[in-house]
Amino acid sequence: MVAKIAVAAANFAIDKPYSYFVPYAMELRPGVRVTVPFGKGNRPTEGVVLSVEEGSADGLKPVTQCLDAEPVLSSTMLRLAAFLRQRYFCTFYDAIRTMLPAGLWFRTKDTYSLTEDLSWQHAVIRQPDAKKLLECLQSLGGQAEENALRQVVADEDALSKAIGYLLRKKWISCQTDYQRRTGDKNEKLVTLAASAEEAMAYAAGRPRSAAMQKAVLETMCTVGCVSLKELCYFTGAAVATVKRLEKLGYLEMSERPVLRCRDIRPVKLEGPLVLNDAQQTAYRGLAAQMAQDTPGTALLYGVTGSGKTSVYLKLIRSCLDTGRSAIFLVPEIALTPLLLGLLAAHFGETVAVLHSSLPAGERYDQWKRIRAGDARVVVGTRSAVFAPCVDLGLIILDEEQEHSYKSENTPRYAAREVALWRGLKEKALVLLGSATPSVETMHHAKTGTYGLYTLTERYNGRPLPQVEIVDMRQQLQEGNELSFSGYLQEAILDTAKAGKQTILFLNRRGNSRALVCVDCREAPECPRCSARLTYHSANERLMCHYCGHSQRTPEGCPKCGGGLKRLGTGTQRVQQELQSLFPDIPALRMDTDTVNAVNTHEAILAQFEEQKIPVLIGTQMVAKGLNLPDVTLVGVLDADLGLYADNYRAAETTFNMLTQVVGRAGRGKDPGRAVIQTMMPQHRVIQMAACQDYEGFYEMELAMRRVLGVPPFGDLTQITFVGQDEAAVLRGATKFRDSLLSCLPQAGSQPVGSTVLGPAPCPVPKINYNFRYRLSVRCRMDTAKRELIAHLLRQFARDRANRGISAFADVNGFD
DNA sequence: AGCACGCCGACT
DNA sequence: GTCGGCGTGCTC
Repeated sequence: MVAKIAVAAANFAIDKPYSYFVPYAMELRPGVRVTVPFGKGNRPTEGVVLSVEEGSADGLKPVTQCLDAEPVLSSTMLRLAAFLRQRYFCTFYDAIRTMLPAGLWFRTKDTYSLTEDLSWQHAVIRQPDAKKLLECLQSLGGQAEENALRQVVADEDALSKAIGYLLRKKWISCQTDYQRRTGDKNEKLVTLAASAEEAMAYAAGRPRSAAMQKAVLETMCTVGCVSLKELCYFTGAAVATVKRLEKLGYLEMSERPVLRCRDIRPVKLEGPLVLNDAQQTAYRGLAAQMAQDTPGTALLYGVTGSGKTSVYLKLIRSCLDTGRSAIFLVPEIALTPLLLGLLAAHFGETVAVLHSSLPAGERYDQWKRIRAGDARVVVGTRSAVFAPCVDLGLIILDEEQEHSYKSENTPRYAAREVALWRGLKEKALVLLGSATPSVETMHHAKTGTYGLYTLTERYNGRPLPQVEIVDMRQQLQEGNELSFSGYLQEAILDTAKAGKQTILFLNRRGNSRALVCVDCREAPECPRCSARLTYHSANERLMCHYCGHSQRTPEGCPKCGGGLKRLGTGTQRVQQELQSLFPDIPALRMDTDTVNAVNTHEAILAQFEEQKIPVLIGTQMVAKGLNLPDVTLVGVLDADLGLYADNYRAAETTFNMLTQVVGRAGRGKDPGRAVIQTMMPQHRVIQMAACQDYEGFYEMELAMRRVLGVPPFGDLTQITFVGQDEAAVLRGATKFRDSLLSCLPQAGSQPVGSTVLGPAPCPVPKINYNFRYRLSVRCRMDTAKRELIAHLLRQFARDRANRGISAFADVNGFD
């Protein structure tokens, strides 16, 4: 027998199914993991069996070992791996690694123990190896790790045979531990081991070059005990520095368990789920579509607050009733505690949660429950789209337009595309839900490719908030340089007087504040990247977002010595302005500075809600998912910032964000209002967001996309080249472009010729000393063209002239 | 990528 | 004569 195997050691350039012969005693099924010899040196490599077929073993190497008793991937999942490989330009193994839970990949540590049954002491054991193992176990007190047993029986085959025999006889038992990464469960704690005087004396005697040691010791003297992570963050020290001080005896390190992600609290249900007429209609349609032989895809388009969740819940119930499983994908698990509670309340034990911050071991346990069919409702972030559900009947993508559904690592898969593939192959309904669907999805729904179900009315008939656009250019002309227009100031005051709450929204991720020289306008840059360093007030240091570089904040401008001033309207500055305007109105701040392990996102929201603090100031993290009845005013301080981005989705992203934020107002009994401050009050995206005109926006954006030839009318593929030698990167990219151009006419068949642009520097041209250039290809990426790109990428990787340069492609990526 | 094979310069 | 430089080719 011959097995076709996806080999872990094969890189992109040489990846393909490799054939090995299956030794007679070995039984292999597709989907099991094996070890095989690979390459000239026959180094042992892990692999996954893709297929087993009859054939001659001529010139083939044998499979060394089978690692799984049961396949870890079903035949459908193996086909999915092949799909990922060809669609996202990665190897089989890259695909397989993303599909399986990390727990499977961690080195396992098997511990064997003698059982109660000591009858072996009197039995005649014909296998000498097995006898030796028993004696060894007994001498070690009845328990030993696999490595200890290896000392007794060196030969791998003989060892596993003997262990298998003893396990069958039930004389020994096996316990498998998955060695988790440290930090998943435990956190390293640093304490001062010497007296403060001693430590300071040592620090004082150190040369200038050991400034970091000094900084660490000073910090430790004042705080006494911190986590290693925090210590490094605050002082900028490397872990090695702290370790050195530990060796010298000034510090002590210990571990303490990290707070586990808290369990789901089921919410109290107020009676059975009752749908209103609109929800009922949508549900009936969806249930009927789900019952079809090939259910296809559906879009549930429901304005904010129209109660999509109830429809989801009812549909999941109906899916479970037919004996099938459901996957429910959400953009970010941290933002959906309420949803998790609801699911737990409705479906109880059969719910499994999968997300990236789950400890590897736990994720693996959930994965096993799902595969065994014990968990039939899977909730999770994008990677949950690979959940090994038994008889999948439904995949829901809530807020389907969210960027977090697209992976930023190899393979750069889009959960939506994977869901569509699975839906098609596993005959499951794919339900995309959104208040502001992506233009592509809405196009498919309108042209009949997807079923379209609409919820137009807000639950309980609450009206949409009333929106006011304020022209900030006019404010500037009138001499108002504050972040708040006069109109917004009044609105905040009115709202506070009425005992209601306000959310102020800054249109940016985190709070990237740069320091700028007041004289030469230069900002300190990262030495490794072409990016400004951002100032972190928590540790008073400058840090780089791209490579993690951290340095002490200089006294003056490194170029001219001038004074450094903070730039940009950070949440902090907004808070200060607000306090000086209205000293009596307290405000909470939520951004990367204030959100940490203790003050979680949820904790701040809870504080805001329970203590009825009048104002919450925040970045994008406040925009999502919250549902606070007392918030009647939402202020967007800088609505147009997202529109300056140079990708074709900028308008869509901004529109979605504004619609979402505005929708936060007036969730309770009282009507809401929103104020949008902008430098471009006439901009159509802002106008349409203000009147919540999704239809208008959709029509306009669709026309634009048609002209540009981007989704849904074409694909935009970016091929990025990265390497230390800028000239070589540019040369490689140019060569790639030329071979692409010479191949495209033959491969292309569409009337509008394909366009290849570049090479051009990426938005961030240098990261961590690596230069980045890219080509943009605008044409429909059909299978033939994907094959061509894959072929060229392989050829590129094989070419020795391109040593030190890596190339990767991303179709319809987000940057 | 990693590893072997192979063909030239500087060493005991 | 051989040890080791890295240029070239292959990976079942």
